[in-house]
Amino acid sequence: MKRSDNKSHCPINFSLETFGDSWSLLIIRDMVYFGKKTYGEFLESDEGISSNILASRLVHLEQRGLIVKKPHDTDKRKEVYLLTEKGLDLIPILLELADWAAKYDSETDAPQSWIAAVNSDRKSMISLIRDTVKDGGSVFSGSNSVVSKLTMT
Amino acid sequence: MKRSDNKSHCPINFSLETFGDSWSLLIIRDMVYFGKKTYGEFLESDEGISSNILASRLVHLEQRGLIVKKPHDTDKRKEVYLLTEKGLDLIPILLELADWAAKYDSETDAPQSWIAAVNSDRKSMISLIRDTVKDGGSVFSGSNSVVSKLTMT
DNA sequence: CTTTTCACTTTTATAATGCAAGTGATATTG
DNA sequence: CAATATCACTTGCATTATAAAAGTGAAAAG
Repeated sequence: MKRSDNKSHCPINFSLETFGDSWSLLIIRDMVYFGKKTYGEFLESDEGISSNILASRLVHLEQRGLIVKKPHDTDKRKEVYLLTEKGLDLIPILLELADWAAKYDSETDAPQSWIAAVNSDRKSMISLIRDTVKDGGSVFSGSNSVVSKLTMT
Repeated sequence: MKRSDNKSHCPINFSLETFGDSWSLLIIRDMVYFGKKTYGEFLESDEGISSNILASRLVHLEQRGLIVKKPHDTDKRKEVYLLTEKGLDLIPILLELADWAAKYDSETDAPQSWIAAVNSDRKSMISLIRDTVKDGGSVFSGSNSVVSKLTMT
């Protein structure tokens, strides 16, 4: 991954160059859906990202302004990664990707009730997710999750 | 790119494995936005895809059922690639990617009037694009384009 | 004080990509 | 109708990215 490819200013290409590699969106997914915030948490994902790749992607996402890195409040070994406004604006893209996959992957992990909830009131769902994530929560994990607010599984 | 990774059945991951590599979505973009249909047309894109990579991506997209390959009506050297229903269902994703990039790339090629049109009436715009592409047209190119239907530049 | 945990880095093997140059079939041109 | 150009690929090779494993230094835990 080169730092400044800039093959074109086509908006699709711009998005792909910014966060469209195999791993970047999975990191964003972990933040939005599962509330992950630290290097160690990202490493544990089912897809099995290597530590060197994870490190390079976090640098890349930070350079592009999608995430910010902050020292952990109490544990000085840890770093906390958080989404910026620019990163939070990827939520609609994640929802579309999930919607498409839920439709075409017969073995999808996506809960149908969740997909239905998003499709029934997309705009307000986006802002609910946004606010929740901004507040340190996530879609599925933790006490402060979107699904717990909606009382669904 | 391995044929069957299947690292997980997370819907985001499924989408990324199906069409989320650097080039696949650019091919789909060329079909939806510019009405490209042949190998030679895909090769001409600004981003400069290599011929071997293009060939492998077309095979991949066809195997996953996003596109179909047909012999050209009159020229027997040519093959025509068309989007399936499954491929057409990527249109909402393209729109979101473009919307995000239009917001954050100061030098974007995306016409603001187009972005505004999509955002003002998303649902009907999606079906208009869908119908147009199904009919052999595209968003920007050709006489049968979405923008000519909307009479905007 | 010793051992873990944490966020990375380094090393090395393997796989993907990019580039240039084919190839065989069909179409076009003189 | 023979020569040339076009088309959709394929092949070979150099370069780059990725994956896996082990290592590093600082801070926390026991």
